[in-house]
Amino acid sequence: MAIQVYNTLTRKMEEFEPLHGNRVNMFVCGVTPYDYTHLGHAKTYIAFDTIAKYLRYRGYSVFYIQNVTDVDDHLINRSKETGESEAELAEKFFKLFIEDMTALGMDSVNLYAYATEHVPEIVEQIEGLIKKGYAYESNGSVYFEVGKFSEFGKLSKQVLEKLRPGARVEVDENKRNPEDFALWKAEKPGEPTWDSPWGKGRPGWHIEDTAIAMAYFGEQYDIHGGATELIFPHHESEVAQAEALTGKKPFVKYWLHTGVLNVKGEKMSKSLNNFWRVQEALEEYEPDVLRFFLVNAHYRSPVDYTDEVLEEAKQGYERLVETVQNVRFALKMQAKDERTSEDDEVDKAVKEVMQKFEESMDNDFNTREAISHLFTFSTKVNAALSKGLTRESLEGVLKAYRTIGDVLGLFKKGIEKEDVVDGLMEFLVEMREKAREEKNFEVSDEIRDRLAKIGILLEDTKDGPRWKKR
RNA sequence: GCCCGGGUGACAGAGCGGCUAACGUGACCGACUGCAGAUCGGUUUUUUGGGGGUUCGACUCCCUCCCCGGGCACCA
Repeated sequence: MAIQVYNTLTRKMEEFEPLHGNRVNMFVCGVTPYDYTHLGHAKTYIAFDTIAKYLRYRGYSVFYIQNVTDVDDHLINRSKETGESEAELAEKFFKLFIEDMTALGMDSVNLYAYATEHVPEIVEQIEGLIKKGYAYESNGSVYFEVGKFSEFGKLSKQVLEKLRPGARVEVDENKRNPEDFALWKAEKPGEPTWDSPWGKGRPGWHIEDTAIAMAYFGEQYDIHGGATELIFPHHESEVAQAEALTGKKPFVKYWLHTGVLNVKGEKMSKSLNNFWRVQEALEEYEPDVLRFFLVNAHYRSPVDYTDEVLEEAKQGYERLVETVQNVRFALKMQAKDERTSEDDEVDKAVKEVMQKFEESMDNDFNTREAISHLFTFSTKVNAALSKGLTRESLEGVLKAYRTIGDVLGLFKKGIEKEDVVDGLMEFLVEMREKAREEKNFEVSDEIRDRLAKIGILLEDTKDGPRWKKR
């Protein structure tokens, strides 16, 4: 079965067939690094990180580019506030973005392409658009003439005439029509500029994406991702620019859009000032819990963020991690030599969970459903664990968690080996066991309580005591 | 006003033209335990926003109304 993806361009589920065999060219709208990354950004980037990981798992060779908008109004304004240059600000916040996202397990991007490093490509595209009659120069700026591109609106399903009422289009006497958008903005005092055939200036918002994408992918490519809020005008304008320039359609075969993160029913955003920085979130929750929270919803669904929902994610995720730790513990303490029917059951469950995981992910990357199979699997594993399993079965289970965990970006902590604290803990556990044998529960409980205070949980099981970091 | 989503149990949230409406969280009961924890088994509430239509059969498809969110030239 092939992968099915929901394409915003057609508003339908489609079979995923890349343009060039095994190669998948994927572009996702990156950040404008003028401020801290918040959970809303994370939702989108974690979604596409997971999608890239799954495509690679399925054998595709994915070339994943994220652009970095390191010149724009936000950066210029922020620079005026803080006195730092646009370049300094961009570097600082991009670095923080990478730190935050790395903490959340984003590591699938092949290339971060800076807008300012692609000015020649941008200029070349604009020249091409002027030559073809889709763009015009006016007082040092260049605008795309939307009315010339008859298919404008096909991605967002907008009709140009009906967009005008209520629209807050910037008034600009340099434009021929209010809906025209800037490809090149003429120099303004105090702003960073580059040379161009139209004098000094800087790129408009939409052009960097098409210039960068074409520089690396050619005139058409497979996947363009971003949040739904970007469909109009940003992605619509990209389609117009690219297809007007090359005449090749479609510019992008599959448009994928993530639902936004809401807070109390409203979009998390800087302008509403209801955002939660990734850094702040990381102070309260394990990175894995945050990632679990984000992938435990379908990427297209909007997600409402509340304390309750995050707490629920924490509980649920810990249950899965607990299972992984149960298996590791069993591997250490009580792996059996002889196979029993329990082993057959577990082996079957492993095959089943892998198959169902793929089915769910094939269905438009349905991570939510994939995770539901993981819960069912965990229940089966835990049940079988009490009866004992062979080393082979236990390792098979771990491998399933590792494989699925690698795609979803989870379970890194639960699966990796514990550190040198092991020896020390062994000693403490032994001492406590002695006390328990002597029914000296005062001492045994004190050891456990003190450990609990430093975040180590000690549990007595029928196969002996075990400990874990909270 | 226009375009796009969505309305399902206490909460969160999938799926499917007919099968017990998944999975999770919460609550409760039981097993296990010196206690705790983890785990397992079980219970818990939904005729799927209102109305109409298509169909032998609709939560699922169509129409209409109501409500919520996103976009309408800032934005992940």
